[in-house]
Amino acid sequence: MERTDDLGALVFRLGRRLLAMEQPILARHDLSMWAYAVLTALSDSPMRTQAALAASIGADKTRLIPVLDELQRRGLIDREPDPADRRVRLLGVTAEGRRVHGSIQAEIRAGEDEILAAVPAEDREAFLRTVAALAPR
Amino acid sequence: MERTDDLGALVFRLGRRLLAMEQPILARHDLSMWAYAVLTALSDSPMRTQAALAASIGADKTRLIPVLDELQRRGLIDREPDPADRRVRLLGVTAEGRRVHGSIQAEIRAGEDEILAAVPAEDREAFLRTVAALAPR
DNA sequence: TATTGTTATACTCTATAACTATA
DNA sequence: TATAGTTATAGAGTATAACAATA
Repeated sequence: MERTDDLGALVFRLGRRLLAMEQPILARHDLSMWAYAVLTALSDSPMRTQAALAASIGADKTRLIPVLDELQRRGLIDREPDPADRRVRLLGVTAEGRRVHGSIQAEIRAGEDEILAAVPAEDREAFLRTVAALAPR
Repeated sequence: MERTDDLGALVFRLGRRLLAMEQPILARHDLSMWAYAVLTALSDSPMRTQAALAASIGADKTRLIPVLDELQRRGLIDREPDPADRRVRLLGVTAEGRRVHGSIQAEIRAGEDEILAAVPAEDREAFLRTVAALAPR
């Protein structure tokens, strides 16, 4: 298949399109993209350190701190010192956090489905399979 | 197909992976990603205004100026006032600019092929077709 | 008065390094 | 002395608004 545009440029533009779709949804729930990423990661499984969480979502540990402060303040995550080693913070999502995450994710999935509706079902399957295979982590 | 990760997150991560692959290539040629994007756009077709160029690559017109200054200084682009309307700058790529762009693009394509080699040929075709269809512009 | 390009400025995002508290 | 987390700071990237030149 002869390619006219670089794959990087295409992926970059698609990423921007998806972000533009997500932005109003996140804004409505008053959450940043990173806050949503944290909720996604912690909904998947709790973590024992902030550094591990940062690594798992590809963020710097220092720029996660205000995000965690805010999520904790709003009661969306649990964050408490490990009694066994009080340097580390045990992290998890609260029931309310899981609820908020679920409702945002449902809206985002609907937006994605709308975008994906433009391509034939077979291509869509192969596309999703391939993106998942090529994306790190 | 049930999706575990959000499509946005997958595309974001793949974009970062592609950028990481491209970065050393661009650095070797001492060009920024935006400079390369400008060369790509102008290689495709010359443009009559900087604003049109900025819009075509999804950049702000003000942040393109230092990029154009540098590309012009290095003789990779032509940039001259239109005699018919001296407010506008006619933009085009020079022979040297086309040569540089071609050699960078070849390296980037090779890197992309290496990444794409991990997926079966049928999926690859559908994937490329779909990314191109979903990416704006 | 409107438009193109430019400059100056401010703002956001991000990373680096220094600091604290625990071990 | 090493590690987890935090704070302070600086740097890059980006956008906003004011400005100059031309129409």
